[in-house]
Amino acid sequence: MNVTIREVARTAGVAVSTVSLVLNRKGRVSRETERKVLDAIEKLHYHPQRSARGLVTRHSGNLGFILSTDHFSNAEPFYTKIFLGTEFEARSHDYYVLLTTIEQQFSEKSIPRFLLEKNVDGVILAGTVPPKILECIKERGLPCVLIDYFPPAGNYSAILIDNADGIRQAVTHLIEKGHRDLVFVGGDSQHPGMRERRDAFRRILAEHDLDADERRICADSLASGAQEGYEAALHFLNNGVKLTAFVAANDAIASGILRACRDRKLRIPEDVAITGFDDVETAITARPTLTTLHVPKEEMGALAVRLLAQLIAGSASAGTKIVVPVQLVPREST
Amino acid sequence: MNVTIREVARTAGVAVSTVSLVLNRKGRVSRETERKVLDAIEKLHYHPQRSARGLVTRHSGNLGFILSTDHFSNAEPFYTKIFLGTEFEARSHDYYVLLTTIEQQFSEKSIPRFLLEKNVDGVILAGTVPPKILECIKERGLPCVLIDYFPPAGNYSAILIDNADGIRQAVTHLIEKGHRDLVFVGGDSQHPGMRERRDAFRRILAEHDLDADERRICADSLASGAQEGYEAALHFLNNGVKLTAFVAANDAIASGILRACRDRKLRIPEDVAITGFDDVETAITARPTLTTLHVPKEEMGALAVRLLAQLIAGSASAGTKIVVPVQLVPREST
DNA sequence: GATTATTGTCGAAACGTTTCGACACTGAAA
DNA sequence: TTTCAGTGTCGAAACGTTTCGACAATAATC
Repeated sequence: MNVTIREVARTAGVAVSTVSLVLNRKGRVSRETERKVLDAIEKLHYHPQRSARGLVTRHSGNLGFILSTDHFSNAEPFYTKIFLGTEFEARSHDYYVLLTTIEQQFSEKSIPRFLLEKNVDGVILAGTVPPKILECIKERGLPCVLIDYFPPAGNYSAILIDNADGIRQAVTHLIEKGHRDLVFVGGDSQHPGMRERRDAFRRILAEHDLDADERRICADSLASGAQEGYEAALHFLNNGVKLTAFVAANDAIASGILRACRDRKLRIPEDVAITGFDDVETAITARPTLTTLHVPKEEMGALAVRLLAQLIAGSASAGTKIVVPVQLVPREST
Repeated sequence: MNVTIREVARTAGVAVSTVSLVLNRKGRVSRETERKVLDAIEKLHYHPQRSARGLVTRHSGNLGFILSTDHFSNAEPFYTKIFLGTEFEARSHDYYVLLTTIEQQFSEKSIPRFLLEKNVDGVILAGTVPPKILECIKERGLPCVLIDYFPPAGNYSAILIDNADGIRQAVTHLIEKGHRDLVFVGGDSQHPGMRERRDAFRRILAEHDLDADERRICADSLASGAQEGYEAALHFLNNGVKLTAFVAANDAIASGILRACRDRKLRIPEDVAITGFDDVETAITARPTLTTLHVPKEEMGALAVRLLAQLIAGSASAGTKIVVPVQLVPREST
């Protein structure tokens, strides 16, 4: 029923170990026996079995993908796009991707099963993840790549977004459109990426000699959703801050700002302009459509897989960071 | 370094096989030894290794997901949504999902690696797939579930869309809006689902004593994209077919029709109404937004996993079919 | 008290690979 | 001729589990 390496050996008239040698192109095998073995393999339709091979080589042929639960169940397909990017790329590296999610409050009890079962050769982590999981992975000696997150301490390989340049593009774009009074609405300041966006805003405004007062920056909310954007916008408008443009830290926030402006009967983009960040579905479905910064999500996933594969093979060194560029997409909101 | 079942046995002062028994809750183990074993496991942080277990049980703990290459690379995230649905559901069944794509012209050479390596316990196939791959799976004795496809012959388990009812909802909706002269634009008639939509259109119009002449149905294109919709719409308009509403077999076709109508300076929905099918991104991003039939894509993926898990466990019988309902979403195009 | 079931435990054999050291050749160097 | 390096092949051990039959020890039946 089940054709094994033993049968191949018997058919070819050689030892099991010899078959293994030609299978793995290791050691020296004569032209002639190689022929015999290959013929037997062909004839019997033999293919080595993953679990048997994995048992001895300690390689599973799988990569793990870890995402925090709220990122996965989040309606915005930001991280799922990244995940699909890894799936696509993994195929050309002969890996399969195992997806799991973890709670933000991570405990010993909830270690991803693929780690416990030693069922992955490396791990990709997307978005904010608890530091404990990183220790967990390090303990097991697995290489890993972070995406869109970099923890306060430690030397990790990561795929990062060029947040500063994105904000620069947005601000420059607004300045070109004649805006001088900008405000910034940020998100979860725990997230280093979000902080980068906020800091870049401050810095770039200063570079252009524009007012970058603290009161023009609202970035202390814990979440980064439409609701926070809505409230922050109202805060600015109610306090009479002089402004003609909002720079939002992401598209969800921007859509909240949009709603607030509509409630206040402000015309967009005539009265106020708004820019988002990420270029997710929201940006296109919003009315008016959002000018935003396109982040190449699938590509980031693909890059992560490529880097991870190199780390596993030992052809890249841990700590490599790749920063992907973003691209301004002008739409109706500016 | 690597903690094995043997160490657990030693620490607990029992035989290896006994540890295995408590691990798998098989056979009878006394309360007392169970305690000892569990304590040892806890103390050593032991967890059985997947590949070792898989080698003997012949179970991998993985499900395969097969998609045709063009469906995956297709911009429309119809099938990727389904895939994400399987990922989500798989987690609660303790399975991981391995994704692969196959070419439509399938050969012996390109059998998915996870089949060759015996690395999956069951397979999900989404969309049109070559019949040969189905044989391939059957040969290996693996249970499988089809999604949104049913081959001409054979008795398969499948998750299907209630296409007839969807078209019924669309037509009824249009009739309520006062339309009497409807035409249908179909897609790839190789696909059974597409044929169902076309046949349903014909039948339901007849039920309402409306003109369901063959000349009101355009369904012989090979593809099912915007371009085909565009051309079909022009065909109807140029030939002076009397019509006030288009029923499209999917959203891509509908968006093509939309464009044709715009080119002809027809107002939507005043001059002509249009309905789509599937409710993918196109439907929301189109201008005007598309009235369409919402298909619960993630849910279909989840249902497939649930059914496949039951098939593997032997608690469902092969040949089970599940038809999921669709829901009309009225938007600007009608 | 002898027989038979039942219960709990165990040792050993499998599962299908890879890898390592041994070994017999061959031909070249001493 | 003896020694040595290199080549090709092999047998056996290992990888970490599960499972099966054997076997005491205990409990139930006659």
